[in-house]
Amino acid sequence: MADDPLSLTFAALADPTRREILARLARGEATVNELAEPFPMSLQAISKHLKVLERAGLIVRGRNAQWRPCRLEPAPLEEVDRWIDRYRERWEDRFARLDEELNRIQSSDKGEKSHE
Amino acid sequence: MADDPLSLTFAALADPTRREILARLARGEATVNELAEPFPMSLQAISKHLKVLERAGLIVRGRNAQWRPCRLEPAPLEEVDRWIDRYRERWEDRFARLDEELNRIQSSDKGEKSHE
DNA sequence: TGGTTGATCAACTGAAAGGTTGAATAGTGG
DNA sequence: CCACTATTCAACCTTTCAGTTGATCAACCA
Repeated sequence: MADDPLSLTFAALADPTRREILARLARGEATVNELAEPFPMSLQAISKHLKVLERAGLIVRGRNAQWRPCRLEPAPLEEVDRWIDRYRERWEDRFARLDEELNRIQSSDKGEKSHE
Repeated sequence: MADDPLSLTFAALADPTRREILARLARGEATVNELAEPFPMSLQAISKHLKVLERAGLIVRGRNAQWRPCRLEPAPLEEVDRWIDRYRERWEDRFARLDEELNRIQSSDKGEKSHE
């Protein structure tokens, strides 16, 4: 897997368990045990998931006695948002374009193949 | 890898080659050969990348003679945008807090080192 | 001190990703 | 029909992922 920030972030988000962990952390800090509790897998597996999230910068981990509380770090999500921004007009325009296309097909005689 | 739509989309986006392909397609339809041209890898590898993008619903492929033109399909990106939306206030809050902090530092003017 | 709790490290496994090369398919045009 | 072009399929390889179990580390408490 590529190790540029955006790739790390997308890869980290490509797992439902990790997204659930983030959703949990959106409601506040939590320890590894607390995060692991809802999942039918070992603590070590969750620990690995947290490592992936940490490498992507999506969480930061503190140290409070023997607990390692996790906190959500939204900065990489902002990067994703910025990346996706260039495509936003595509879906916002989609209805407009569809209308346009429809009009063109209707007004011209035949449905020729579109060439840009 | 999980096969729910969001996981498929994030996984597809977690590769720079595939993101470049999407960027290319944002400028208009293209054939496999055209898409493969900038990359230092085989046509077959690109074909596999396209299959991943197609499975995620990020592209659709037509059939024009022996060419299979690819077109960008922004719908899954909109889903990502909606998913990320619940976290948007987190980073917007962060800037607000940062501003607040900055104001406090400026107004108090003690020359203390900032502690977060 | 020793025992318990919280979390990570290490080694292993099976499955999937991402690339390769070579063969096959499908459509075009002479 | 034949040759050529565009693309995919198939088999293989290497690396990474996501999980396991067992051992280890670190901090608290009795």
